[in-house]
Amino acid sequence: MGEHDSMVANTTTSPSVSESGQRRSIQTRDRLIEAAIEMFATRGFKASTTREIVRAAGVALASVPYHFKTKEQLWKASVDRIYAGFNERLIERRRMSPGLDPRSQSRNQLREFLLFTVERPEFIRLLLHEGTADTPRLRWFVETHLRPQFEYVEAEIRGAQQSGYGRVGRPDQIFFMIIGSIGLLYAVGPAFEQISNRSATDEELVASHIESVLELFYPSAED
Amino acid sequence: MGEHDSMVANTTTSPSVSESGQRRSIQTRDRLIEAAIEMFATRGFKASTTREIVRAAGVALASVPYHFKTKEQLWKASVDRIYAGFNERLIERRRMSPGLDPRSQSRNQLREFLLFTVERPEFIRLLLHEGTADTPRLRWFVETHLRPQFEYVEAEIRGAQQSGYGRVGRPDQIFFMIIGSIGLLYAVGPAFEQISNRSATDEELVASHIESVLELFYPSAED
DNA sequence: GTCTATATTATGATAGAC
DNA sequence: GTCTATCATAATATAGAC
Repeated sequence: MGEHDSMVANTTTSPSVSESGQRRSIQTRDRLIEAAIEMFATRGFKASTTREIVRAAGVALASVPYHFKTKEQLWKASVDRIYAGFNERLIERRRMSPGLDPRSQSRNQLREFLLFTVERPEFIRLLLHEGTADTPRLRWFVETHLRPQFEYVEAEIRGAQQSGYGRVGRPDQIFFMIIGSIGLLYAVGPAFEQISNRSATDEELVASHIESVLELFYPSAED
Repeated sequence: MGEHDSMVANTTTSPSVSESGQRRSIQTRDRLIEAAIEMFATRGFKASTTREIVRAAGVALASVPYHFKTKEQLWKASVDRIYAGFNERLIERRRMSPGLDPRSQSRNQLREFLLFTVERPEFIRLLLHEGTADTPRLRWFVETHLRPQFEYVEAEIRGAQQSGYGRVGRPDQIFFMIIGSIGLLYAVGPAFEQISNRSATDEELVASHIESVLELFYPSAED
């Protein structure tokens, strides 16, 4: 994880800190991360201001440098948080249906990815805002989160292709095609909603989207 | 078009302006727009600074408020410029092959959209950066450019569905799925390149991407 | 039409009281 | 650990010379 974790470890081992003080500290940290995710995802790193983040979190301005040292470390903690949530979700999903055949597993994971994106569009938005320029932040993002995710999906894609039920094509391209065809709609949800005059998270629409996506990437199958 | 055009009309009719002065003025405006497209597309509106734009354009800071009144008007002019280029390209393409059957037309347009995005990823990037929040800028973007584009594509999708060669599903969802599966890869090109270790504009990769996309949206056909 | 210089506002990070 | 107050810098937009 990020460099900020060392600070927390430090605080926890400090003998002068009371139990309730610890809880308050963790709560402040938590609120900052949640507010930061929302802000960074909707506006991008530079356009987000620490002032607005602390206002949304209900804490003081100086709590950002205290808990995270810099705005950039807060951003990293935010990305870590979102990806942790997604990975937990995937693991949980796999645990719930252990004996499933690979094809149904793959379909389930696509569905889970879509549903997670509906709940937390920030997941994709963070990538969109950072991915347009080759910055140190993007390099960290890719090496820490996107590449591991890709390597996992790549194995699935190759397996599906070898078994004959997956789309042909380069795994790296398919990876981005999947993210794009699933995630863009929710990432630019405000644009979609203005076009379609309906909420992007409308259950009926989401169900229809799942159907389309599965038909696209795992065609000719009865669900 | 934007409000800025009235200023140009004003300048052009002014009798005190010399021919070469006019040319210089247009050139300054042009350079500003081109530099602005690049900057706004890679960083988003707020994170882009007029200082960096004028530096890239090689003109003075005050030429922005002079030619466009505000940074926001410069942004609108930039979006107008990109979409004008894309629409010209589509019209040109259609003119080059007038007697084609609807299915081949649709395939050609998908291909053209992809190729334009390869050349000008700013096209998609501008949408990504603006689409994550419901702002006055997004409303202008959707009503001025995205909705007309959608209505055109929607008609194509419905036609294809009725003729039996198009994917089933809601046109609004398919619209965003097409943009996502084609455009994301190039919009976040720096991320793709770090993952795949190859240039996103590599001809072989682009050809492979076109094949995958056509197979995805107009399946089971020999090109 | 274009430039330099500047007014005004905002930002990230820090200092120091409690 | 958290707060208020502040520093130093950078931003957009304007003024006025040429």
